[in-house]
Amino acid sequence: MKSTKTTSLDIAARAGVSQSTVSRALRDSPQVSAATRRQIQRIAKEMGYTVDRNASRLRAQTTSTLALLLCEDEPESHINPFFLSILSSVAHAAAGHGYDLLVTFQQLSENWVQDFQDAHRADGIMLLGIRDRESYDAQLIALAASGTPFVIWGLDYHVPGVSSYVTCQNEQSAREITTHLIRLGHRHFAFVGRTSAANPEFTHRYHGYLDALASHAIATDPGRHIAANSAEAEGYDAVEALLAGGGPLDAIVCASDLIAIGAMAALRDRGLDVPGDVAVVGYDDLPIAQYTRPALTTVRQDTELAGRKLVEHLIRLIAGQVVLPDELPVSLMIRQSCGA
Amino acid sequence: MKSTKTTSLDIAARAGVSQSTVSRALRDSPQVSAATRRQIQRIAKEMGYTVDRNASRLRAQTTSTLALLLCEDEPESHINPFFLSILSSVAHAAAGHGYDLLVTFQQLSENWVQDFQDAHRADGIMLLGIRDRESYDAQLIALAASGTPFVIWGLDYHVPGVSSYVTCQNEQSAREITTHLIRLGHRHFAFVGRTSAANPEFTHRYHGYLDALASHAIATDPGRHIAANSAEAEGYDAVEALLAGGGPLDAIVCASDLIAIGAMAALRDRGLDVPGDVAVVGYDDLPIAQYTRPALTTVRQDTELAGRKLVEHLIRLIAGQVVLPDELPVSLMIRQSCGA
DNA sequence: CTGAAAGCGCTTACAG
DNA sequence: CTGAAAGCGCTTACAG
Repeated sequence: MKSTKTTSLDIAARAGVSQSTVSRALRDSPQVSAATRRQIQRIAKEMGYTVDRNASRLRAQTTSTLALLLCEDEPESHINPFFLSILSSVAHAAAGHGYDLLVTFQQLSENWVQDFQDAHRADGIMLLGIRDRESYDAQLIALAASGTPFVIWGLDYHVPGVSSYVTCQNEQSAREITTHLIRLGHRHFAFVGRTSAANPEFTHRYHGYLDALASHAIATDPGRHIAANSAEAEGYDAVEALLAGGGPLDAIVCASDLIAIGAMAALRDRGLDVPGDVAVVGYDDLPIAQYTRPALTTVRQDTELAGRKLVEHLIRLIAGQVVLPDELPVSLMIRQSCGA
Repeated sequence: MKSTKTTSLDIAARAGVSQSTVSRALRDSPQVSAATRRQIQRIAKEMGYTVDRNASRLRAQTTSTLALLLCEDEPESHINPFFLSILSSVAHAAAGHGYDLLVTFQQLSENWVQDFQDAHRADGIMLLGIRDRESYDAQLIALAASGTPFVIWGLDYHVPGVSSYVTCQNEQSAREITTHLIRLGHRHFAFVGRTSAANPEFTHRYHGYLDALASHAIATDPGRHIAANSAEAEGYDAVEALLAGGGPLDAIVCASDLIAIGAMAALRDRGLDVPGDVAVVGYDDLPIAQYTRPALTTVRQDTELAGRKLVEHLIRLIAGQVVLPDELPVSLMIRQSCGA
C-alpha cells in the first residue's frame, strides 16, 4: 500500500538541483530564483511531497507545536462546554499560524511541566481551567523558571517575557449585570460561586456583584454567598441551601451558566417561578442559554476572540516579542430569566 | 534562563557508559543489565533528562502521535458538547498508551488526508463528527488507499486492516425509547433529525423509531419527520413546522439532546406543556439533560468507553493487529420529559 | 551485556 | 543564486 517515502532528495533529482536548493525553495527562501522555486514547488506537489516534520524540527530545534492543557479537578469530571468553544477557536488559530496543537487533559496532581519542556513536545503552552491558583503555584513558577513560554486563561499571573494571560472583564461585567437586576427592582440578592484567592474569575465576579450592591446601599448577608464550582449539580444544591436558610430572596447571581441552570432547576422543583419569584442570571453565554425556559440572562464571553488572543500571545512570547496581558470586553445578554 | 540541553551523551559521560547503552537503558531494553539500567535511569532523572522526541521519531520513523479530527460543517459553528466528552476520554486514553494527541477542527472542504499522512504528523487518525458520508467519501477512500490507519466514530465504514469504526446501538435504542413512549400511551408521533444515507447515526435512530411504531401498528405520516441537524435552533424550528402542520401530536422523538432542548423550548413558547401535551425524548444524555425542566428522557451514550475504544482500535490498527468494529451498548435514561 | 558506527531527513552556515 | 557538507539527537543493526 504505502509507497516508499518521497524525500527532498527525490525532488532534487527530479528537478536537477541540489537537495539544499529544494529545501530552500520549499521554505520560500528569497535566496532561490523565482523560476527555480516555482519549478521545485510544482514537482513537490506532483510527487505529493511534504517536508518531514520530525527531521525539520530536529534540525531546526523547534516543534511548530503548541500545547493546550485543560486542567480538570478530577479524572473524568465534566468539563464546561465553554472550554469547547475556546478549544475550537484555539485549534483554528493555531492551524492558521502553521502550528500543530497538542491537547492534554491534566489533573493538577501530575507534573506536566518538566515533561513538556524537556521532551520538546511544544514550543509553548496554553493553560485552561486553572481555577485554583494555590495548587498550581509551584508548577507555574517552575514553568516560568524553565523559560517555557506559556499563556493562562482567566488567571492574572504573568512573568514578563515568559508568560502572559488573557481574561475577560469579570468585575465590571458582574457589576453591570447586578446593577441591571437592581434597576429591575430586585433587592434581596444571593451570589453562587466559589470565591477565594485561588479562584480569580469567580472572585472578580463576586467583587463586581458586591460593588453594585454597595453602590445602591443594598445590604448583603454572608449567608447569601454560597460556594459552588461550575456545575449544574452545585448550582442546584446551592439554591437548596439558600432556601433552607430562609429570608426574602428575589435574585440570584450565578458565577457561571452551568450553575445558573442548576439553580433554575432547583427553584422550579421548589415551586418557585423564575423570574416571577426569583430572578437568575449566569455567566458565559453557553449556546444552551438561549434555550432554557426562561431563557437565561447572562454575560457573553467572546470565545472566538479569546482563543485567537491566547494563540497570538503565545506565538509572540515564543518569538521573544513583548506581550501585554489582555482583558477582553464582554457583553450583557438580557433575556427572560432576570425579569426583563 | 534555559540551560543548554541535556542529551543522552551527557548522561553517558556521567554514567561512564556509551550513548547506545543510555538509549537502551531508557527504553527499558532487556539487553542492558538491571544494575546499569537503574543507574542510568537515576542519573537521567537527576539531570532532568527526557528523550528528544523529534530525534527519536525521526530515527524510529514513527510519531507516537494520534490525530483527532473533528469535522465541522462550517467554520466556528457550535460543536456538540457530546464531542467534548469523547475528546476528553480520547485524550486520557491516548496519554495512557504513551501517545500524544493532535487535535484539529476541519471543514470537509479541506484536504487533510495528504497532509497528515505525508507530513508524518500522526501514526493514525480518529475522525469525529463525520455526518455526511457522501461529502467525505473521496477523502476516506484516499485515506484508506494511503494505508494510514484510521477509526471513525458513528459511521459504519471500514476497510479491514486499515480502518475501523466505533458506534453505538442506534437502531435498537431508538426502538426501545419509542416503545417506551408507546407504552406510556402516546400515539401521535413525530421524529426530528436529518436522515439520509449520508447521516448514518440519525438514520439508524429513525429506523428504530419507525420499527417500534410499525410493531404497534401505529401509523406514521412523512410530514411528521422533520430534518434537523444537531442544534437547539433546528429543534426549535422543527417544532414550529410540526405545529404549523396541524393534526394531533403527543410525542416527539428527537435524534439528539440538543434538538430535544430546542424542541422543548418551542413547545413551551407555544404554551404547550411537556410532557402533559407533548412528550419529548432526546439522544446522548448530555450533562444538561438532567437539569432541563422537565428533565430530559434520553439515551445515554457511554462517552468514556467510546473514547477508550477509539484509541484502542487505532493502536491495534497501527500495530497491524486485527480489529473488529464495535457497537457499544447504551442505556435508557427515563426522566420526566416523556411523561414517566 | 556493551560499544562504535551508520543514518533517519532535514536546515543552514560556508564557500563560491 | 547554488552546492557540498556538517550535524540536530536519537535508534538499531553489527560486532564483540
